Amino acid sequence: MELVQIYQCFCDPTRLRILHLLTQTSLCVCHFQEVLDEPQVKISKHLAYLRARDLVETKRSGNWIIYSLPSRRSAELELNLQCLQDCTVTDPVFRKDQQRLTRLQAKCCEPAGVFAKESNPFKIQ
Amino acid sequence: MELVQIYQCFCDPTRLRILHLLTQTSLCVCHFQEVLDEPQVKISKHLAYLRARDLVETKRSGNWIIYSLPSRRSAELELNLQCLQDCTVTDPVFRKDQQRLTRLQAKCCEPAGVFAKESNPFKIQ
DNA sequence: TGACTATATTCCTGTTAAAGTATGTAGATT
DNA sequence: AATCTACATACTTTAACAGGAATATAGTCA
Repeated sequence: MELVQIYQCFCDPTRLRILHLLTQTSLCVCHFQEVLDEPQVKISKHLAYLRARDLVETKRSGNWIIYSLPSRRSAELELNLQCLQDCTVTDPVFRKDQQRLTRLQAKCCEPAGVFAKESNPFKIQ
Repeated sequence: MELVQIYQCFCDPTRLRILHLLTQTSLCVCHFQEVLDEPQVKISKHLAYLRARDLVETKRSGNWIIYSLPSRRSAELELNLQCLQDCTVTDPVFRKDQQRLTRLQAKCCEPAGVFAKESNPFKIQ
């Protein structure tokens, strides 16, 4: 039952928040840190957990490791990600994360932004 | 995040099979035993786990304790139960459970069935 | 090469949980 | 009252996991 693995990944609040962000955009670890306001080791280990169970994929770009949802997803995963998105709409935690992500994207992509150059994770995808 | 509790309940195969059956009908512990072919203590403890997190409700009827999904469900739970049902359609384990449940219901409800009397859990609901 | 940045891994600790064995309990039956 | 049936709980063992602190590594830049 592949389903169980999906739910194991879903059953931690930090991982849920990570997955919620990934339904919006790919992200590198430091941006997860910033949006979720959690220590690097915590983020990194939850990402490793998700990666070991094929819920995320990685791509290196210079010093960054860009995390994204798998390009090819099983029907079960697709359904559950959609369901998760429906559930996050009303929850304050997810909404706040969403706002912080939007602000981070704006900051990084404005002309004088910290990551305004070619190395901007939001532009790599 | 109530969502996490839902996923914690969903992240064990036995509990998933229990919940899948409950989306079809209410059941007593001995019927879970029969359909899932698992020891009583295992079923009982997983039901206690679900009950402690408000994923199932109980009703006593003589010697039986009838388990069912909560009559009032949060939007999150409703969405995830629906998603679970969608995911179970293709999985062989759930399909087999479904068949065993159907056979059990038939056996219990035929005129000379073991539980053909007023005490039939399938008739209490 | 050496320093720096972003990220991963190892080690440790406490917590949760899964499964089995044995035992307890509430209600029904005799 | 004694027994039976259906179910629950306590206890034990083992494993998984979460979090923090410290350390390692891979790529970049001067």
